[in-house]
Amino acid sequence: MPKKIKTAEPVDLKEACIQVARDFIAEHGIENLSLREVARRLGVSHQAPYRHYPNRDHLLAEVLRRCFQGFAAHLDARHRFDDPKADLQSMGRQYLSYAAQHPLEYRLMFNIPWPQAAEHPSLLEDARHAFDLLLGVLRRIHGTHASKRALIELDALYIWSSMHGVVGIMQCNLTDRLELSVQVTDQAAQHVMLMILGSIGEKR
Amino acid sequence: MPKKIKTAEPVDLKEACIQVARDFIAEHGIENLSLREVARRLGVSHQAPYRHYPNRDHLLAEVLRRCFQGFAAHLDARHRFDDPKADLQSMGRQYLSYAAQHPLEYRLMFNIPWPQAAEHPSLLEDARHAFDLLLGVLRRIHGTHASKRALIELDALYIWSSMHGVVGIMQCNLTDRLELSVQVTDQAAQHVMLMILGSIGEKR
DNA sequence: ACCCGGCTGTTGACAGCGTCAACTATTGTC
DNA sequence: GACAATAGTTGACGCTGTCAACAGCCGGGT
Repeated sequence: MPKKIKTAEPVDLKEACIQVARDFIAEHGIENLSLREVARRLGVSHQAPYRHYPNRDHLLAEVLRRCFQGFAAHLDARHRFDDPKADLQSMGRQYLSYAAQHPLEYRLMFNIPWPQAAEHPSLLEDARHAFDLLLGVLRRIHGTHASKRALIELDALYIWSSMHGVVGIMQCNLTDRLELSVQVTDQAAQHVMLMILGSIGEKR
Repeated sequence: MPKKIKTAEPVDLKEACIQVARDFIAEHGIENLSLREVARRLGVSHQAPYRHYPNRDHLLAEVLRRCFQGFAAHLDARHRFDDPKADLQSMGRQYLSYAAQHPLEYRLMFNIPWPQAAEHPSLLEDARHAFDLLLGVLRRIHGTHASKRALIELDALYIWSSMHGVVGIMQCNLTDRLELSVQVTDQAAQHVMLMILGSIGEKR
């Protein structure tokens, strides 16, 4: 057997694992991902990944981080508007388009029990950064006065909840399943965004 | 070995499997559930459940049905109010209390990819029944005229989305994780319900 | 020049899982 | 009493994550 050409993959195995895992998840979902499959795809022994990750969850946490970074970048790449409410709506659309384009990564981030979060502080940081984007827009709506802080956070949670909820409903084709008359896919999302915009920053 | 006392468990194994699985899930979550564990707890061979369920998913679907039935019953057991909006709020509180009391069953119903839904029509029926409870309250708000049907369904999806979202956020202790200033647990839920009530049935 | 310890990767094992196949025991029917 | 159906058992397979032991490489200290 010929000697392994070491420099063929300058990016080390650690990074390659993440990439392969991400690709696999994007294609087949996380439920079918196994470390052994990752190793197989890299043409490497089933234990090689364990040199870099103590266990499956640690690899998963790293993958999650990349997803959150990509997610935040996607939100950041929205069309900007001077009117903060228009900007919020734009961000909402971007949120939906991310979920539509990366359904399995979205599920990984928001629908799957995270690997012991306490053990992965950097994961939290990246998640927090995505959340901060939403907080930022709300600060433009409510103002940055300290007294508004709680309100801003509550609004953020509300918006996020609603958007997340509607994505979940869209992703599992509830229209068919629950025999609704409406065509959910766009209409429900639109409706939810309208409800949100109608109730944010009003007389309160 | 003494002969198995057959009549000790008049309820057959099929039903017993469901019960044991439910108990296990309520305690340890679905991720750790295995058919073999169910069999073990029933003091029966690892293949016995397969006499009654072609595979794991079919047992799961049956468990899921029971959860939805319990969930619908919980919503139904709310305090009733003549004012439909107050009734909606009461239902919202009941939704939250169910999620708080049965977090793992809640997760099973709403946060886990369902077993091939098309193959389990009766599961859909039970889920639909729970959803109907929400539609019922909204009909009292919007009226039953056919022209309101789409609006009612969209509102239902919106409400459900938001409530589901806030539960998800509460369940993963995001307050700590995202270092928010607000104490989410009650406040966020309250806030979301206020936002919902404020935007339902208004000038539209 | 030599050895040695630390990375990185390999091989082999183990237990647990879902599932298939073959077997056995029990039971109700002709 | 024979027989077929039904319920449950046993054993195997391939998959998984993980542990333990081993092999090659490479840099540093002597």
